[in-house]
Amino acid sequence: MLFTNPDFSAYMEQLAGSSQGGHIATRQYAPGAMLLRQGENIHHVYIIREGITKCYMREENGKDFIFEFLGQGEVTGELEVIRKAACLCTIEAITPVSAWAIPRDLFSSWLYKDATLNRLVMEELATRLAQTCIRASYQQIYPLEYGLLRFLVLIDQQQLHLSKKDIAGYLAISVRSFNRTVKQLREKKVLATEGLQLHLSEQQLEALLRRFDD
Amino acid sequence: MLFTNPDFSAYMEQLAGSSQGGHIATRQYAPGAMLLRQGENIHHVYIIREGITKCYMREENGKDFIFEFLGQGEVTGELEVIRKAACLCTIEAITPVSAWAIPRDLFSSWLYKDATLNRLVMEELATRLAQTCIRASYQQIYPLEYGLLRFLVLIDQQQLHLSKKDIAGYLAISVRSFNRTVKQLREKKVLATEGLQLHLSEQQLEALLRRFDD
DNA sequence: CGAAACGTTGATCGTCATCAATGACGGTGG
DNA sequence: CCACCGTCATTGATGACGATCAACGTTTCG
Repeated sequence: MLFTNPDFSAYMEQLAGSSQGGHIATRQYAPGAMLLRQGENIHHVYIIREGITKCYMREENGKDFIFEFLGQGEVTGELEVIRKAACLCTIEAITPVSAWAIPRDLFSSWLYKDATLNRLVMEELATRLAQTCIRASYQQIYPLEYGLLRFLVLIDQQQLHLSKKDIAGYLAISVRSFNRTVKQLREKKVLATEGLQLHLSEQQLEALLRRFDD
Repeated sequence: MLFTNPDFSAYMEQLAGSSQGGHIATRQYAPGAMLLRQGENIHHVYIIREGITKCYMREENGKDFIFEFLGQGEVTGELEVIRKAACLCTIEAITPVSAWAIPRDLFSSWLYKDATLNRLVMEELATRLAQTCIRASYQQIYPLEYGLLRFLVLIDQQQLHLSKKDIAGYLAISVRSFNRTVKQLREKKVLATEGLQLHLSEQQLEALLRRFDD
């Protein structure tokens, strides 16, 4: 979902103000602008300073699958540097974004020299891998309605505003299908008739989710 | 799919023979035995020396989802040490397995002191994250038949023998559904009438996969 | 004792019904 | 023009039930 990493963010503030700061640029992106493009080689690693991006992969049939939304303190491009590979997904701003940019080779050398950076990246990778596994599992195993519900809970908690297109992309469905499923949830009185607010208490929600377990 | 990591394996051989070797035990597991159990706390990090394990998560409804098969040189339990969290998935031997065991705290301290180990783990996490993303995407977006085909190609290439139950678990379906889909592929002359061998040339296969792109 | 007969078990598949999810087309309303 | 939704048809995927068959061990009878 929306990942953030305050520790990483704080460390970058510190780095940018240090003697190394000269190597770190700050760049601005308008919504829709891309920080990285799937399949291309990267030149910089970016750490989000402000704003939200989406991280998605486009399949050969043109359908997009959004892995996560990245907010403050999230790093991107690190996978590619570590693996010395082309860009896995596209990173696109969905709000105005400002990001620190570290040249590829510099990041690569810091990564194994700067103990703090090393640990931050290691923990970040571990967290993402765990989250990705958890989601891949339940999205495979439970029906769409279940996945949508869980997602709406998160949106609610984080007070996040996302376009329908992006929500649909996260669930790997079309906007049409998304609308349909929302309507079904409204008919079941799970969602408010307007907007995407949940209409349930904590317990009701848990009971509802558990009902998918047969 | 079946991951292996020869570099990690080689490094473990070396470590086990060094002055640190005393801390590293070797354990044996029969097929069906578990190295780690989902939800439990871990006490050791394991590196597979020989044999194959499956790494899977069980959802509340009792269905299993297999993430990957781990072979020689693959590490497990590292995520939990890095994140200081309970076990994400169960790791179960599917052939006789022998594994190096490193006590949790020891691994934890080596991880940020031993540069080689650090790099091996970092690269391993990066690779797994990338692979997991790639798979999550296409398994979400394409129909079952597509996923099965891609999986059979890999089995073929790696000369791997897996039980039907495990193949089904990887695809997140029941054995019944697996059998059904196999039958459909046989009727389309894509698979041999016996076994799971592909019956196509490289080009035919590519053409077939591309046909899913509309 | 040994061979035929029997019963149990698990794997597979035909069939049917059902649910989940999508695609297409057209209408409505801002 | 675009976002949204009603409707209908269709595809994708599953679950339930029952028949079949092979494997295996045990019993029974000559």
